[in-house]
Amino acid sequence: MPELPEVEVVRRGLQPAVFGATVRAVEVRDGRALKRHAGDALDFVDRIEGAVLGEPQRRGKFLWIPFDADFALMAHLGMSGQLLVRPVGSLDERQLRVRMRIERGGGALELRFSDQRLFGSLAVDRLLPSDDGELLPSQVGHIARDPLDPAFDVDAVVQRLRASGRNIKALILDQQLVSGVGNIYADEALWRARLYWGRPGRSISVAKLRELLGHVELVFQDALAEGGTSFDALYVNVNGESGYFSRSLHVYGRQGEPCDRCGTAIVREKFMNRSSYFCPRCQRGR
DNA sequence: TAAGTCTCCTGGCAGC
DNA sequence: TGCTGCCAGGAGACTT
Repeated sequence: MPELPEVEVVRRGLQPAVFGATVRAVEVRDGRALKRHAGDALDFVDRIEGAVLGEPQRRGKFLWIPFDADFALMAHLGMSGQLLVRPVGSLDERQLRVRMRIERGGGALELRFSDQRLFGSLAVDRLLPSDDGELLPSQVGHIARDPLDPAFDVDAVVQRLRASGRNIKALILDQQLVSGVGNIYADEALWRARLYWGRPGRSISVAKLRELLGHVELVFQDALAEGGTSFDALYVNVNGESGYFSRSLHVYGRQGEPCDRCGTAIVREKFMNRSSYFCPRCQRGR
């Protein structure tokens, strides 16, 4: 599932193909892939056709490509969304939702949005200045900076985590506190920090919270180096290739398997209608 | 206001 | 073989 490392892999893959390219034609095959777009499919096509694409940007799991001065093509991959760069005329993906023909320097390519579960979306969104003057799509304005952002303020985030009685996993999944973290990397960072997911934020020391955020950053960097996490065909890079970080996971999806640190069987618990994996010996506090 | 729950959606899979 | 129901989860809406 696309979390920050997977989205960053996609952003880097898009850069050489789309930067400076002109959108010549757009085909919306499924309007449900435009849930975040304020208008209908015709409006989307009207706004994006003829646009000259800028440099792909990212905050957390949101990705956007600015065009003109005030607008951007924004994408959120949800659980199964894929942004693919394909040669013109290549075989369609089974869940192809939107196709854009782009041209640059006399060459043509297709930028495709494919999404099996339709939790992802494309949109044309207006760019607005944030509090610190950065231009962000209007739908990204409330998203916090992520740990790979040079301006990420560890102390400010720790302060907010310490002020809450919510469990620490819910807190680091809250994109308004720290962005980019999803279920997989939350479990992995908590395992590395030896923290049980259910502990209230206010019960954890400042030093431990700083350590946890450090582990979030490290697990992101490690996953990025391996091209992200792919369990199946749900996440691939812009060329349709899988990442390899799933081989390096310590707890996520490993119920019943021995902990890599102490050998105790990994446990799975229900958490907010989803799963939380942890080592009951290394991560105490239930 | 904070915290928890529900909804959207599809394909894979287990159980019958 | 075919049907049913469960599971996965990001983000926003909704409820408590």
